[in-house]
Amino acid sequence: MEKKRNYSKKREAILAALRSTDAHPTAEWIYQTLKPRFPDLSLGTVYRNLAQFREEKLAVSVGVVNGQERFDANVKPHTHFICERCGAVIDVPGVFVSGDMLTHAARRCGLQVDSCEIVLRGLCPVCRGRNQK
Amino acid sequence: MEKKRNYSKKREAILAALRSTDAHPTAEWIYQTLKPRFPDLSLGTVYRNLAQFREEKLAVSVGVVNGQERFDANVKPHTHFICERCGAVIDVPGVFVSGDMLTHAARRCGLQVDSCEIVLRGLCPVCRGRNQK
DNA sequence: CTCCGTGCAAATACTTTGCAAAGCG
DNA sequence: CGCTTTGCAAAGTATTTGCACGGAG
Repeated sequence: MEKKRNYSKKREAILAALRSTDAHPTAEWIYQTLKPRFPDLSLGTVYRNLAQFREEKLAVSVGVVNGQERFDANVKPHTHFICERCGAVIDVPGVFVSGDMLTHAARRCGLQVDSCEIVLRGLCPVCRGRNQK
Repeated sequence: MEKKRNYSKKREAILAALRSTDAHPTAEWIYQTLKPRFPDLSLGTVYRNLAQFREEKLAVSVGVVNGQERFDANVKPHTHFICERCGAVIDVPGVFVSGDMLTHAARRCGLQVDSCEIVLRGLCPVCRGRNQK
């Protein structure tokens, strides 16, 4: 279980880019963002590193929104809001499921629950305004 | 708001197939299931009808699991458990988010919340057993 | 006859992968 | 130098779409 020698400048930059935003970006976004600084960066590398981050639990997937996977460097469980109009993914503090309920439900169904995620859907502030026109 | 003339035997069969199971099937599963009875059914038709069901709110998407979208004819909001090993999607009764919390969080963030979904992840009973070997 | 729904196949969109070359220690 | 990471392009998978045909009213 010793640590692997997994380091590279690009890997670091990809993780930094992911951590630099709370927009829960796509692989493509990270690629475009880093491209100016690393002109020879390739999309495959972004995907490979994201997959690795996920294994190492340095990042998680928020799910697929409009056909593209969204990533999050915030590994602590928290609630997300997804705008059904523009696809924005926004962190929502203060919405929880009681641990008791989880434990209870798990027991009842024989499930081993490792994580719990809440997703709200609706209109984000921007789209809300735009819709009223 | 008058009803469209959207009827066909296949359309009905697709909806029935979706309603006949609680396994939250993929488009492919529905296709394979119906193929014996409708030898000339095409996958495109399944996709088209599923998309239409979603618009008409006869079905919802549970999300993408292992690259495939999972559908559910149970439109009422309820909690899902996703097995991280085999990808099974299972209904879980009795886990809720308090409506107060939702309203509160929505106000605070200026969000218009239309729906709320809880997803648990872990190992299903089958995979749990298989893992202990 | 006029539409709507469909089969079929081609097109899309996103992600993964094989392989040779470059990079790190 | 040995092993890891990457670029590139090809492959893979899931889903969508264009078009002409077939069935219902």
